[in-house]
Amino acid sequence: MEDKDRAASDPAEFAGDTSWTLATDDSDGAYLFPGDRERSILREFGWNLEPDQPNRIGTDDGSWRPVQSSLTGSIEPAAAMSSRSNNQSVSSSSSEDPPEKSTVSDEKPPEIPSKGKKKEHKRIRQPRFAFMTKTEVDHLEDGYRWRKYGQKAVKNSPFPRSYYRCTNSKCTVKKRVERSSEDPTIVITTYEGQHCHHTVGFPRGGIISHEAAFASQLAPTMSQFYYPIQLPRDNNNNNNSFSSISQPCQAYDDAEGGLSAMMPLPADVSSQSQPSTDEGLLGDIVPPGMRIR
DNA sequence: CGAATTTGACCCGCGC
DNA sequence: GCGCGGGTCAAATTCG
Repeated sequence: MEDKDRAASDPAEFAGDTSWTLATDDSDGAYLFPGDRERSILREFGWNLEPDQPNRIGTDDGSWRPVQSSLTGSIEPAAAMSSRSNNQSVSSSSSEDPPEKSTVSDEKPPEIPSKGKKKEHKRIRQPRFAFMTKTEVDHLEDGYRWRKYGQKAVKNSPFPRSYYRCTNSKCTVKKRVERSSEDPTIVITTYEGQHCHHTVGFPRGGIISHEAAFASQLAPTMSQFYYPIQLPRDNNNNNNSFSSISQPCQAYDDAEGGLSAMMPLPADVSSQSQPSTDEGLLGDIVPPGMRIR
């Protein structure tokens, strides 16, 4: 069902104190986090939001308002993906090296998986969050290299969903990209996990720090428009928030720069109805509740 | 020739 | 228990 669309039709509610539901799919139960919750969530991803900054997306009148960036760009080591649960298909050809340290709970030796066997335990989802962008291109450049490992048709949507995995051998970050069935110009990108390495640089603009890159794609979204969608809530956790997040590999070592290198975004939400001129890079961030055309 | 993508099959969780 | 749908695997194919 079109939860996402449904949810996307009421920005006012989002501005309020209620949790903003914007499920990308039935099981995700994705929702936006307009209140304090978002900070903690974002923090899980390494984005620090100063508590007293006026970075609220909603205004009193319920209208959308760009949020001043208050992200610090520092990545807290805490964040990270939960233990790759036992087996969430890690192996595979790709690349994943065992995290140097499995903090937290289990460190399951991902032993071999061959497709057919394994997966003895339930897979634990890593913290995720999604955001929508209005762009012509499906796959936005974010400074990281991704390898597509799957594509699936999505129910109730004419557009397929693509699955990407970070090509870095030590990085377990994944991302899912799909187009809104209601507005094909909107791309919904869902990230899962946190990068543990530097970016390879933007195609235009040279090398930049991993955070800068990531920030370019994510921070602007959150810091200025705040349209991230929190997805998680894994079944094994009663917490209605993220579960314990452990660090998969090395924690980030440089903490600044991220923001300074952030790409400028249109200050006015209304501008989002205009076609992105920078396709290939970040598209225009679209507030879930916004009706584009 | 190695890397990346495509794509059908398989696995798993969830709702009924 | 069964079927559905999302997510992943991995062989085949395509690309650089």
